[in-house]
Amino acid sequence: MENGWSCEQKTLISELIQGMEMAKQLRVQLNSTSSSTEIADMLLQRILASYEKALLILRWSGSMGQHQTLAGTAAVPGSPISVNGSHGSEEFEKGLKDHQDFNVSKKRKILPRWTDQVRVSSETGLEGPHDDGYSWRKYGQKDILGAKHPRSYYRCTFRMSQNCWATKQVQRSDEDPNVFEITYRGKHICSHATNLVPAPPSPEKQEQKHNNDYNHHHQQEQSLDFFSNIRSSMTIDTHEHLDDKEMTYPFSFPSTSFGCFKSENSSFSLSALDNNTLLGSFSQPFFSRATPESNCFSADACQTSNFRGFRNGHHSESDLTEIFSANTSASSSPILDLDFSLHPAEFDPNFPFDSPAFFS
DNA sequence: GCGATTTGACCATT
DNA sequence: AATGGTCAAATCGC
Repeated sequence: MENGWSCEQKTLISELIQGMEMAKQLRVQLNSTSSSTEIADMLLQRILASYEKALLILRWSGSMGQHQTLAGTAAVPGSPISVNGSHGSEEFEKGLKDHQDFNVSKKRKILPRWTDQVRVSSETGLEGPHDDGYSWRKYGQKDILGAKHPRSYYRCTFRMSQNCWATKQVQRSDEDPNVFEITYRGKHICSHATNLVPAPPSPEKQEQKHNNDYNHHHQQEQSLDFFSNIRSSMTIDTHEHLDDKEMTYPFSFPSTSFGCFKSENSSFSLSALDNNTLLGSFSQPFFSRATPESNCFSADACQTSNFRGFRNGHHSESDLTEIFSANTSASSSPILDLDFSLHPAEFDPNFPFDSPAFFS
């Protein structure tokens, strides 16, 4: 890597610049016609802002060298500052603090985490937990204190080739040996899911389970259902951050409608998040989840807010690199899987969300 | 030979 | 210091 840039990064930058230029041209076109609407204009502003920020992030990360760049260990796809929402602020502050000295842990990243319990019946002949559709590679096993059975550690086979940082832990239940408790961490960005069997249940799928609603054949439907269903009763296993609180956070959505998400195409419109008042009204846990499966939620506004709303002096270049690299690594996805939590304490109260400049 | 698994060691966290 | 999570060398299996 020369000057901290890989070939892929250069290409990515080139693509981003190209996209931004096209958006600018589109803006000129819109401005020259009477058909220009406020919404279109706003969307354009958002597109441009996204490009600019992506470029900024890239440049930042590139300048930090390999260990902090997109492909580095810090670049954990799907890694939120806190997906769990319980201690987003503390986690984030801590992360920032950690980065202020250079002896930063590269090992334990805060990843979205949820559990699934898989019952294995003798009739099925299955010896272990069912194949969840992804390709896993075992990398460790550990006896756990107080547990009768060892815990196995798996990571995505394509961690290296596709920078897919999903992992799972499998532990046989003490109470019922036929039950395997599988804890998934991180989200797959690899494209090797077999789809022969249901993919590992993300929290939203767990929700779907709760609703006995597995029959969504279209991704859009899933996406819509995600937002409509999730509001009701979803809880996410958040032990990582709940160990000290002993509680789970149900999703709670404001009544502000997810109708906004009924975009006309298959992907969700960012417009639902364009509304910064809406952003502000989301409860913290809402931002704690995003889903690669449904591709339905972009934390764009969240990202932007966090990016621009950092309090002065609390971030360093490496901080931002790590924060954003988590998602830029999955650049093919429309999702910025930056689902770290928003916490009121993280916002600069004076940050001009209402300002048009925010989106420019 | 290559990829997957095993397993002891190492490291971070608490 | 105890524990959990990950690494990496050794081993296994195809």
